[in-house]
Amino acid sequence: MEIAWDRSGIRQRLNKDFYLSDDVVGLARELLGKALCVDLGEGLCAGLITETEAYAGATDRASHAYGGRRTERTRVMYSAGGVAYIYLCYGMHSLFNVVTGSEGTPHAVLVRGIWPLEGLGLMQQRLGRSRVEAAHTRGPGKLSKALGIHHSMTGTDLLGNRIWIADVRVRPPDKSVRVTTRIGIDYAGDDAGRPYRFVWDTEDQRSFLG
DNA sequence: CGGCCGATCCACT
DNA sequence: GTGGATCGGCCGA
Repeated sequence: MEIAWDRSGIRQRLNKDFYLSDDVVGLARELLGKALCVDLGEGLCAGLITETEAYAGATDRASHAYGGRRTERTRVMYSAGGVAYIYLCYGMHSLFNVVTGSEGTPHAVLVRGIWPLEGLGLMQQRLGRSRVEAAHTRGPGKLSKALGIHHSMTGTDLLGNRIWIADVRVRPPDKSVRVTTRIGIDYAGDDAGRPYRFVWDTEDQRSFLG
């Protein structure tokens, strides 16, 4: 089955204006189907974003910036939208977030899964597998490993030439998107119950993409 | 400076 | 479904 995505769009970065929206939950939804692209000099790797979570900055107890907290780690979250916030989780996983909103507003979207599109050979190599499938790039730690994203890259400009997000004319229909609570944030009190996670249904991905 | 623990993953049962 | 791996950020002393 032919994969229905527009390969010619892969170098066309999303505009700065896209990232500057203060509607971080809306952006988390809009990022589904966009292509997360990485080129570290070894070749282009890209995957369609299939799962996201919104972190609503200073008012969200699940956010690292809750209460307006500024530390060396969270400093980048206060940038104007369009840079990467990447941090180390559990001592071994680099988790990739898109900083969004206007400057001073520490909103971010965690990318939790991708559908592998480009650079499959490189992903295989990084993952130590003989072939790569969607299951191997679903999970925030796994997708970073596949794409070569490391927490030392936090602050990377998403309009630059190392990490960017492209519109490749894919948009999962609402009926294929499940909206749920976020994962692993039980400590966040009432905010743990907010519907801030967006998941492109796995079966629907298959029927849409092959 | 010490201790706790996390926006996870995998192997094993 | 449980536990171990593994380490930087954060907070309190």
